[in-house]
Amino acid sequence: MEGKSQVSAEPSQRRKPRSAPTIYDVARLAGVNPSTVSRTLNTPGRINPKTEAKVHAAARELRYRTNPMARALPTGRTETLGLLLPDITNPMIAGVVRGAQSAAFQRGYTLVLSESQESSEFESRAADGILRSVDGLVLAASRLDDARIRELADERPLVLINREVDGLVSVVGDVEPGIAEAVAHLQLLGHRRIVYLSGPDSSWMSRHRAEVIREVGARRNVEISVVGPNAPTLEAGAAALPRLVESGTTAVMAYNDVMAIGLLRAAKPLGVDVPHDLSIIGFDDVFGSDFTSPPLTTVRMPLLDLGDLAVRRLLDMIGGEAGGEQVEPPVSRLIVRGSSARLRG
Amino acid sequence: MEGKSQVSAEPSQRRKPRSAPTIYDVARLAGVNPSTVSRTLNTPGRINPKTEAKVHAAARELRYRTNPMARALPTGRTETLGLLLPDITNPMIAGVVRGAQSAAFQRGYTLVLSESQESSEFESRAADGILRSVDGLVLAASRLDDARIRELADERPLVLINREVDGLVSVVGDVEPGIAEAVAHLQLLGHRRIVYLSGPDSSWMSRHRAEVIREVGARRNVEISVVGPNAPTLEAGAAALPRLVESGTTAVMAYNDVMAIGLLRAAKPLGVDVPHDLSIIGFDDVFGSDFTSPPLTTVRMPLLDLGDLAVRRLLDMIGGEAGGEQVEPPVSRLIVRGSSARLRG
DNA sequence: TTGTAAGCGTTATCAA
DNA sequence: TTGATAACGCTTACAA
Repeated sequence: MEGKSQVSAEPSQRRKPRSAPTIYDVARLAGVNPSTVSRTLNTPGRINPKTEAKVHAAARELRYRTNPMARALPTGRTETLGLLLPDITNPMIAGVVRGAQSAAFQRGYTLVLSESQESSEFESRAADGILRSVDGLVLAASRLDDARIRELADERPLVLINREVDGLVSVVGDVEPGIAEAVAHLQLLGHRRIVYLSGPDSSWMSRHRAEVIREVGARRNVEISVVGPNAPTLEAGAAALPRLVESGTTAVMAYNDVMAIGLLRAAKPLGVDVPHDLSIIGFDDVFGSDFTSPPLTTVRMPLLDLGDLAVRRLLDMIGGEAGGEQVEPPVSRLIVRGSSARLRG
Repeated sequence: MEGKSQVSAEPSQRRKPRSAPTIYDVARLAGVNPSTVSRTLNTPGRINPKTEAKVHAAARELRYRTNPMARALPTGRTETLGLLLPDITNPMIAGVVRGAQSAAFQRGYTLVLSESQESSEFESRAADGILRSVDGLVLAASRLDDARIRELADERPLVLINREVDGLVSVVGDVEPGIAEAVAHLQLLGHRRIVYLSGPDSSWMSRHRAEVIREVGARRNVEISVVGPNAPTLEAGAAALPRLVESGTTAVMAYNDVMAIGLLRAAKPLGVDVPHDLSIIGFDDVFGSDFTSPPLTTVRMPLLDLGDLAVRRLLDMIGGEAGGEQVEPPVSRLIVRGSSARLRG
């Protein structure tokens, strides 16, 4: 265990040739029929306590573990759910995963994730890779097009998060309250025009936010303009600043916190004072959004609930549990921090 | 598509009763034997081009997709690799995932992830959940104890990342260079004593860093003391500050950036000037570590390479590819930013 | 080159 | 309550 570490291996390690024990092995040891072993393990109670004990003892001794693939063949069920993520580096995704994970675990399902580096091609391949091995699929902020999503939904129960496709089940946080608060907040601070710095065109959520911001703006008599599309990155956020400054913008809502932070950090070097020259509001309240100076004002969505809800809806569709308890969809709200203020002078 | 969104569903959506097409369906349509279909799909070339064409046509028409569970039964292989993560919110993990993902994809394997919320119990259950459905397992910064890890390694080929267990294969970035740079850096700035703010006891990596820091300190004649264990959180980092200040500490290396940031942000309210009263160095260079003021000095590890390397080692063990090209293990280095400096006065 | 048939480890249906 | 036995969808000798 030196400071000098490396790729280490005991060459001795090799797959043991003995393959895993089956119910046949257990049956032989317990002196019963294989089907009895299966029953014992799956229908506890309906078995003679004595045989039950024998079977369990034998199973323990052999360290028997049921082979999920073999089980899935006759039953068609894997007790596994898949969650597809476009981008694991996006801190907003963590809450969704956590929520989904615990909802699945609670009901005895295993959740497997797959991330696709923001690429719809990878996402498509990943979907193919796990589709047939799961009982259902959750697509979070999917980058796939509607047709492809329908194809997948045709093969397995499927729930969308933060995305809508006609005829499919989706769980979308209600962005309206947070956006309404944000627009009102900016208006109160004296801003007459708000720029929405949009994300990628492939992001349904970016388009959705644009629409809602427009609606709210119209309702409250605030002028809204959209600048974009942009990549959802620090760099793209930073790159947008000059254009905004030139056009005399005083208030920006960015598609997400990452872009907002990019914008914010580009400001000081260019002599733009945030928030006194320019107010900035993000979305998501990601990790790090309150580290900046000034800390970022942002619209937060309770992400845990989204993941949890999506999995519960999915399990309802699969038809396992009772389900159906209609739950309130998550609601966004504005977190006011330092990046929004009244204009100087 | 109103601003008001919600949990939406077309009640019409229900599992279609027709089950997926099998090779039997394809065979019937193509007018050949099922085994021919199997061969066509798996051993291209060794088949009469005409039948091959017929089979492909039939498969396409039926939208046939091979059932991975049924295939796994006779072959014992799933073409799937599992990656277990302790904590998806830890931004350092993203690089590992990306690296592992592309290494796996490149070789035709699907990578499935499972995260365990820093809980060894969840991690254990997750491992059980996917163990039998994957051809091999990568454990990143595992929280499991050695015995449990050995158990898993006994059932499937397994590679560890940032963790060592006797007799098992592991991929560990070389932390020594970065730590040596960090200690030298602090020494040059006039610090005579360095506190290592340790992470949880269950983290092998925290213990490993402590050891290497001690070694480097001894070598360079810098006094090292350890404060901890601590949870790897913002809160725990912040909570440690008073103790450090009381003991007259001038330089801290924290187990990770999250703790370091917690510490750093607690400083200003307590009237501690970072870096002039206290220098802080973190580990990992996570997203957001340069948003703080001052931005965090940190030891960075090339994480992409760790994931990539782990998967390649794993595939070697599985015996699929040629493999074996010995690769340099990733090496850490110091990123000097604003949170470290000479003492005031 | 293609067909036949056995087997992979379970569950499920029927009898006993 | 338990034992036989036929699926489940695929691969793979072995034959033809």
